Amino acid sequence: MKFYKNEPLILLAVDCIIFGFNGESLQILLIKRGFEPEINHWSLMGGFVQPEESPEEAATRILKKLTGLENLYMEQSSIFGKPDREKYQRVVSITYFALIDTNQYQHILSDEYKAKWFPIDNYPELIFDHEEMIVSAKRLLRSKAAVYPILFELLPEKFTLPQISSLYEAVYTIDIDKRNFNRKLLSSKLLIKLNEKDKENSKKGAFYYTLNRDVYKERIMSFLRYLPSWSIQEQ
Amino acid sequence: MKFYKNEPLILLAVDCIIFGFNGESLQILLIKRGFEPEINHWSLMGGFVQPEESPEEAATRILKKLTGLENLYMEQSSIFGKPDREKYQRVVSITYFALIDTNQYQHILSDEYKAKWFPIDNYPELIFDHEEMIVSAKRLLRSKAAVYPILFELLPEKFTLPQISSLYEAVYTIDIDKRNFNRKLLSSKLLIKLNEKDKENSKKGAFYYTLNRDVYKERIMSFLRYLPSWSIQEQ
DNA sequence: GCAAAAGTGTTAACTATACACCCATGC
DNA sequence: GCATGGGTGTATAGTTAACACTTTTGC
Repeated sequence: MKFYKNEPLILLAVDCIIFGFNGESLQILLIKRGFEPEINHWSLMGGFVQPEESPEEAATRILKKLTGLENLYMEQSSIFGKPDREKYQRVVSITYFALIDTNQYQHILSDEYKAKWFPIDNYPELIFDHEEMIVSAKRLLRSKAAVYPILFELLPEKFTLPQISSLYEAVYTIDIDKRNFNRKLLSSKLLIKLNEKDKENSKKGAFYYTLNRDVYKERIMSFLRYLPSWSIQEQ
Repeated sequence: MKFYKNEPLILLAVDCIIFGFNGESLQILLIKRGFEPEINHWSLMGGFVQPEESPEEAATRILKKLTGLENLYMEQSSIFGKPDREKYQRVVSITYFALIDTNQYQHILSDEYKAKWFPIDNYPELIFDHEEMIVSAKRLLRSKAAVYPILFELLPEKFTLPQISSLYEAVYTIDIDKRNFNRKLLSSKLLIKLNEKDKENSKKGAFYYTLNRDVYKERIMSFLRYLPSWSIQEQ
């Protein structure tokens, strides 16, 4: 039994913004689009929501198909639905953003997948409103990361304090006082110090740390602090 | 010229969660649904996105039609898109939340509109996943309001300090120390003191304030503070 | 032995919190 | 004149921010 007989049907798409960190700079994964229209132009990874799947499942499926990536930190970001956002046909798109450590996923740069990493502030022209999608996702990443420690998703299993600093510096394009920042990190109880040093980047070597997954999950799950902090002055 | 010929078409709906504040408690606006299926059951205000409008425009149109409300503070909240979320047919729904001062909009309770206010913690059973939508919107309201002063949308043009406190107490279900809270409010530069008192609620009377719209807009527009505050411990 | 990056220590300024009292008014 | 809610003041603890120096090691 069907109702809504006179209501319009719409094409519903998902597009994925995949942020990566290579130890130095924040990057974004793009592909050469494999279907018309705009075939062979750079774009976000996207596809259509199918009848038997939720939008979230569609995003997961598409990511897997186009990059082989699975089990990512992924989050719904925004909706893009102006009637004329794609030139040819009306498509409403839901965007998702995902976070990965680029070094762990070199295989997505293989011939099988036509994906390529670009610096977040220097990527080719994209189809439709995909640039706007990136800008919006980046803003969300920043505000989420200011409250939840999600940026750890961008780091390898073992990481050093200097790596975390440069990650935050890359995401917010700021200079961080490492002395204060390290102290903050250590007092967060999120890190477990390992008895091992990364000697690649300095002579002295920096100790490796790993995430305390229990504390991490708690923090990610816990809601925002509920007391208003909006009275804080902007400088 | 059309592409995507083999892609599935989907019904795309919007549902609106309207929060109101009457000076005492946080409320939510529901209607008796006017169309099948589930006609005459309590539900959020909803409808379908039409070919020539964006989802946001659809939400605006539907709100106007069902309640007469216009020019509200409104924000995209989430997506509900499980294949079986409506029993009869596949519908993906985008939720929006809106904030209003209930006293200013008594007319929506007229016979013309079948809308009714309910306390946020005590409303009738709703169709489909609408309760989940409310829970999710309430969470978003709380987290947004912890960073941006959006709750002022729930207050009348002129309001008193005690009114703001009780609004925050209602939204977060906490007790607030009025002495500290007032100081925080006043130092925020968001308020302009008027030479007029509300004598309805006390003998002494409480001074009216009004929003400094310039400062308010700046705050609403400004992004989150960019430095990570996630190292803050939960108690 | 020196350059280069890692990491620790100290202080001052600011914010948040806890708590107690006076004020204005209607009855 | 007293009960009621409105509003101000202060002291303390905790957090952030600014700044300088020591450590380790490869060459």
